[in-house]
Amino acid sequence: MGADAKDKYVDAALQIVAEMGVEGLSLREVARRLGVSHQAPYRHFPSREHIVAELIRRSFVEFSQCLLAAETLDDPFAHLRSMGHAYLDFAQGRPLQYHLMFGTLMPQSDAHVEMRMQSTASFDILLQAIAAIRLNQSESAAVADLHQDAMFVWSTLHGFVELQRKMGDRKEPVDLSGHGMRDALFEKVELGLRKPKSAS
Amino acid sequence: MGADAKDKYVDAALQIVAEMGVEGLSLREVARRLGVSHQAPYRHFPSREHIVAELIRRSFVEFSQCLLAAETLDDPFAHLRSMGHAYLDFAQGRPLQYHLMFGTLMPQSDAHVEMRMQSTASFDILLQAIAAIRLNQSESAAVADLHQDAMFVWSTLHGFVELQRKMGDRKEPVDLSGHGMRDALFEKVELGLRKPKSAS
DNA sequence: GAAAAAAGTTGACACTGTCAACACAAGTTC
DNA sequence: GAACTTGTGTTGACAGTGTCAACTTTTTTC
Repeated sequence: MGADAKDKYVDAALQIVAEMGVEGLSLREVARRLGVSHQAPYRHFPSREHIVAELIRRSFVEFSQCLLAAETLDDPFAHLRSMGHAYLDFAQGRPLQYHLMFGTLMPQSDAHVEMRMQSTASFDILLQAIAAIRLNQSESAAVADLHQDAMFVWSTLHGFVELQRKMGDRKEPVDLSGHGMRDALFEKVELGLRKPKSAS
Repeated sequence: MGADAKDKYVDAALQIVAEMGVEGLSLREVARRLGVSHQAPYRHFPSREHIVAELIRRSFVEFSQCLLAAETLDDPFAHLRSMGHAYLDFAQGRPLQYHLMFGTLMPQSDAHVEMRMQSTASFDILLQAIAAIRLNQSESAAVADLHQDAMFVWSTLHGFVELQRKMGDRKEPVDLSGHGMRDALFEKVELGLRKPKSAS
């Protein structure tokens, strides 16, 4: 099977991204590192975008695994919190992959179906955890509400990570990485989930 | 003054970004459109990164103005909500600028001080709105708490926008742009802000 | 008007993605 | 066994890019 051959290129590509960022990735450099000609990578990826899409896809696979590995506790809130930690741990521990998934201009996702499938799969994991909360509250929730909640949770986590990165070099050292910050975040998120219908 | 000369290039650059995305921006294309030689832009910007940084800086200026233009109401919560709408309106109405600010790999911000200053200024506007809430609750809040809250709010908004863009092309059409979604989001955010210390 | 500064020009270099055509191994089919 | 397909790699080219260097023109300033 050709999968092994592909791996060689993906590994080299990831290495380059680690060293020089996504922008710095070039198929020619990949070829150079593997000691092959500059056209060899094109036998496995139709274009530069396709190898980036493959990197993103694999990142989503890893990401899904991390989310699924979160402790499955009885209390669905505790489970969601555990998943939240997994999310933030992943973002912190594998910044390369995280940035590939969420910080990169998505290549036209129509042209990269498998990448988008993995992306959707990851989202569904979160969706399911939220659904568990709703079921536990014995509220029959519409699908739209579920998406709404999931979006809220993911928004908060994703935005937190992004801004943590973005604001990393401000004057006053704002400690964002501490777990106190996480707990505060989770607390607020749970408040938002516990009381879904009320206002205005 | 040289500002006007610079403007010419910035405008052309923005036009190109609008048509072909940030990736598609090249100084040579800028020059071409202005009918000047390929080196002319280098008289105004030391490198391609510098013109991108300038685009980002100007976006932050606009962004700050939009945030400041939000209705200043008596109720600080209402004010924050108004600012939230301004935020989302900006993200929706000027996606180019928004993406430049938050969706682009920040160039080494040490090398682009003015860009970072504008970025900080925008964040401070939000910070002040949050501070008003705390003061209204007559809770003397530590600076760290303020940052924590501001991060939470911004996280939610930013993450919401990002995922709205990212998930735009899923199978089931999830209506994220509706104002019902916004209200639900704001409601949750306010819940998180009203009850700051309790858990665990 | 001369000096100085700002702005623009031409020419090169190394690098990139990608197209086209060719080379060569392994395996399959007749 | 011969012909053929398939997977992989190669060489060579082309246009496009950022950027350095040196030169020229325009504009501003005194």
